[in-house]
Amino acid sequence: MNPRSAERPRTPKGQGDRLRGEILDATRRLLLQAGDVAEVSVRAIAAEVGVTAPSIYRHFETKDELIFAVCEESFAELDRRSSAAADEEPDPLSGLAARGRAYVHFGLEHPEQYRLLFMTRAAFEGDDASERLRSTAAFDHLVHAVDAAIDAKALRPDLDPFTVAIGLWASSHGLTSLLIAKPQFPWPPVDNLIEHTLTASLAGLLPTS
Amino acid sequence: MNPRSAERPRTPKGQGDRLRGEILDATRRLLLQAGDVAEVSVRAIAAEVGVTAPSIYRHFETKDELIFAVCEESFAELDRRSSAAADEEPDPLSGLAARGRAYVHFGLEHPEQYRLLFMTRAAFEGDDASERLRSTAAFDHLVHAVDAAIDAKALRPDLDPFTVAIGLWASSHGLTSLLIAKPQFPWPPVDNLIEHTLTASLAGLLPTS
DNA sequence: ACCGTTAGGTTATCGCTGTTATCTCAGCGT
DNA sequence: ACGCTGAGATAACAGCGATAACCTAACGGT
Repeated sequence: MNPRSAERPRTPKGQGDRLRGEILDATRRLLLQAGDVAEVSVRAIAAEVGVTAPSIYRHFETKDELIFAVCEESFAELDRRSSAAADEEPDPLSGLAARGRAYVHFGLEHPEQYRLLFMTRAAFEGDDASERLRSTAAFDHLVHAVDAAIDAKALRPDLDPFTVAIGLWASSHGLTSLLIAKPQFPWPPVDNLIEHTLTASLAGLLPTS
Repeated sequence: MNPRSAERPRTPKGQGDRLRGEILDATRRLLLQAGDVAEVSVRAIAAEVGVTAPSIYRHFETKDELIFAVCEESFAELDRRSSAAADEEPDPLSGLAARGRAYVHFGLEHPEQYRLLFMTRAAFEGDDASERLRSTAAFDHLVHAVDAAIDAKALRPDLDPFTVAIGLWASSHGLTSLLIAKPQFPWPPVDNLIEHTLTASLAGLLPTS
């Protein structure tokens, strides 16, 4: 009956990071539910965790950093899943296609995180160089995969891997971001779209057939 | 000496729309300058015009509608410029390329409008069907151009114009939005990028060569 | 077994945002 | 001359991100 007993038990000293984890979980949940970072307030996150708003700031300097932390998790998984999908393919060319397929699917599964990472201007990467590094890690893997495909003569040898990688990125990202930004558009079945886009963006790069 | 004389002269009755135009101009200016709609407050717009914030609401129901009105202008010009660029080309294929070129250039010239129109979720088009119609007008022109190219045997005859148009849109939009969202990325010269992307996305669609 | 330190929370408050309700007052039609 | 109307101003609201000041329970050293 003591109201104290109903309250959140004070976390033991060493485990101060427990709340941090709960905040991240709650934020991820609310972000997916609301679908818009502007509608997820610090107060709402705090309430979801069962804590007052200023407590958030013990664990994250600003709201942006909290949101960024959530997106960063997603980004690491995006890289991991793209590479994993490519590794399961027998040849470099289908590996590139599998990479694109995984990329689009991942974006559609985490739309708000994808939007914040790839569809907003700079928000995060103002000065933090390490973020930019991590952010380009997945891209570097793509460049490497393109390079390998050229070496294996699966793509035309006169191509510049860096430029080609950007082109492939633009295709997959373009499709992903349009699907996210324009959900009301009369899209044909998504899987058909993905296959056409990937096929078309790779077809122009094949050795003279 | 009367402070009244220093104030904005009260607009004559009939010309209530004059302020509306000034508000749109000021908003467009601040949007381009700040580069982020979140940093352009209604109060700032009002101050730029020389008026108090609530007066804005005589002419626009909400801030979103004001922003949308600005973006809508841009969108009409995007459609117009794409079609104009295509009309200057001799054949359907280079017409499609010109269309893409104009599209990317336009996005880079109006980055925040482009971002709001194509890189944010739904914000505007919740219920307004007329907006969606106008928004897809440019896309319909693209579908028609693809159709014409297929008829002229400039593209493979087995292709579905609608799907192809989406693929081309995804490429151009993907490049545009990445350039806008990631200005710090070590991009190669933009014109090279555009040409490569357009060439690559069209090359896979040509008749069996 | 005590006690100062400190981690991990609280309450109160700030300045800013978009927005609304209310008031003022110039100019037109009668 | 008078009142209606429309275009602006003033005042105020709730909610936002963020900060300052404070409280208190748990731990470590003696």
